Amino acid sequence: MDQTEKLTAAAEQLFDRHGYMATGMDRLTAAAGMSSRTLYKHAGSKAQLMARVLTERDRRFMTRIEVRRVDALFAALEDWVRDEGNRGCLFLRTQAETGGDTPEIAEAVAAHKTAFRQRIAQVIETDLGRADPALSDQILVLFEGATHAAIYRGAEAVTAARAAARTLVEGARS
Amino acid sequence: MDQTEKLTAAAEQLFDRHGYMATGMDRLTAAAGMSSRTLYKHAGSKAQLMARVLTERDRRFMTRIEVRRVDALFAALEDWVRDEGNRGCLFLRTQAETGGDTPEIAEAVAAHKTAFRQRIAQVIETDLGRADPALSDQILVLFEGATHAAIYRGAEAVTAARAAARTLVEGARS
DNA sequence: GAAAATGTAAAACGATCGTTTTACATCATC
DNA sequence: GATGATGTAAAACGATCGTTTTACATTTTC
Repeated sequence: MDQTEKLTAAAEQLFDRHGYMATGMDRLTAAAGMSSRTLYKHAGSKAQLMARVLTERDRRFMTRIEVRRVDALFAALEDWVRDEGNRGCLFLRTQAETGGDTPEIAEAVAAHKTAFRQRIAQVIETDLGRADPALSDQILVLFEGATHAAIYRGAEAVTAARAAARTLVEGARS
Repeated sequence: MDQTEKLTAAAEQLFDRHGYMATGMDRLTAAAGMSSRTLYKHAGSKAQLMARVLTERDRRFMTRIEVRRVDALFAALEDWVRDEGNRGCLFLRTQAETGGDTPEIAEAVAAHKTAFRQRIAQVIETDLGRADPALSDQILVLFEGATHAAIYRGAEAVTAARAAARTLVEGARS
């Protein structure tokens, strides 16, 4: 694991668990185990580091939802929440916390959400045998909802979303 | 409108639109049109102000969803998004940005989400004629999902959630 | 009409912010 | 064995952070 990876991983953890306001560069250098000089060589700036964290997280998340059935989408979310915990969608949190005013961050968020939406449409086409844009929107809402309701409702929120998705997909199948 | 209300309203706007990191006390005094001495007299501290903003927002939001049908719940969300814009659930954003480490904020968030969940269960009981905890969980997820998907999908997300809710409620009715 | 309350304007508090720099150590590579 | 590249440790940068204080004005209240 090279320095850039070490830094990005440490930054993702701190940003996600404690927020951006509470995560200063001193805490980042300590967590990444490097001097601030090295940190800035690899990160450029705090905003660039935030954007890089999102890009890396997108890569990991998109790999996790490489599935062929809608139900597996929610199973993957269950796994994600179990493995990494859940404090809401870091992409939306970052977008909100920067007011959409940081171009590199806005771009990383937009790219992720576009890819996420396309993946869902793709899974539905595979599962259903045909494209269904209306159902895709509904499944997207359920996934987003499960992610955020799980913050305070726990795994039950994902279970509920999964059950709702099953009902909606069955309805679309007939 | 007294000073405390003026301050709380200005703070809610700035926190919501620009995030907590970017909203310093100087911007707050300017927006609220008062000296920092007066601000601190009414706010106590930034954390207390954040908590007060949430309590006030909960009051306004809960009034908006005083409805008797599930469909009206989503109609109310459509209105809210149209009137106030939408950058995600400010309660969850605040909880995440503080890492859950600020007691007064964690309490305000927990109180809001408990009330929100109870309201949904209540609406479903009124609409359906009987309690349905499983359906309540699903509608909660849809509402939470519409709120967050609307950030990047706009009103279409709320429309999709509304349609999904109709399907699920109809399924539960028979 | 004194007194208490409530406000403003502005300076100052020490701490911390994100970032850069200085000085020095390792370490491959030609 | 000189030369870059890559690293550390630590001081310093000016700016800004959240917060308090000083000095003074206005309004409300008994």
